[in-house]
Amino acid sequence: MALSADILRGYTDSIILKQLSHGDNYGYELGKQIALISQGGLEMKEATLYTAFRRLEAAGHIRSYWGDAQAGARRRYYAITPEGQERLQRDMANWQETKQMLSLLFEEEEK
Amino acid sequence: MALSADILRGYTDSIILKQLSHGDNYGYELGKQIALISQGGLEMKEATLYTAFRRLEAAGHIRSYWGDAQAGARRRYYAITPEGQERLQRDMANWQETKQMLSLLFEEEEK
DNA sequence: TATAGTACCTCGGCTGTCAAGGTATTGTGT
DNA sequence: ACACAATACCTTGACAGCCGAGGTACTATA
Repeated sequence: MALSADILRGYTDSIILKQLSHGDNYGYELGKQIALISQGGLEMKEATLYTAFRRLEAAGHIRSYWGDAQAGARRRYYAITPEGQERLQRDMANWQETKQMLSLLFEEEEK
Repeated sequence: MALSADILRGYTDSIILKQLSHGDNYGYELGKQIALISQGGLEMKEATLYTAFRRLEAAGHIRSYWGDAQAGARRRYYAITPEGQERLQRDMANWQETKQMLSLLFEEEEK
């Protein structure tokens, strides 16, 4: 049913960092990977993705390099930095709290 | 530790609807109630709150009326409408999906 | 030779959050 | 009597993130 990524605003960066923690990747592939893992639930738009890459790189949480493609379109690969790893750890802890808080405020409570 | 409400963007309206589903309430009190229930984790700012009220009322998800206060400052009460109830049901279902999706994308997986 | 796919990117509009400011009333301490 | 905090409402303007729309360039396929 393809949820809007706007609902997850603030976690776009975290999701990217998480995927990069499995290994370097390039934008186009990363987008498809996210759609795949979420079973189509999250389609991160290209504009959103590239905005996030700029943001993350400016913050020093990722770095990028051009792949040496002799065939096919050139690819820019992204890698998570140590700072990015720390950020990811914080984000994951944060998410647990957020989840609990939303449960308190927002889910059905027992009778 | 007071998480930023920006993380929850898109669920502000839902949280308000949920609280109103317990009974009519007015803005100031609702804000304090949310802080209380979330154990201080979510402090919805007044500007955010009132913006949301306008939005929800324009959408027909809540309606408002002035309380007849003979003492104290005047209060504008808000009530959830049938449309708001439906919206709330959808939002809660949506949240379950979102939560699962973020688990897939974002939490630690088994080795 | 045209179309679809890969792969990159930017711009501008839209929406939600919130700091900062405002008004008016009531209760409390000195 | 007077200041101050608390209650209770509200608006404005800046800012940030999402994404539709558009663009470039190359490769594979029908």
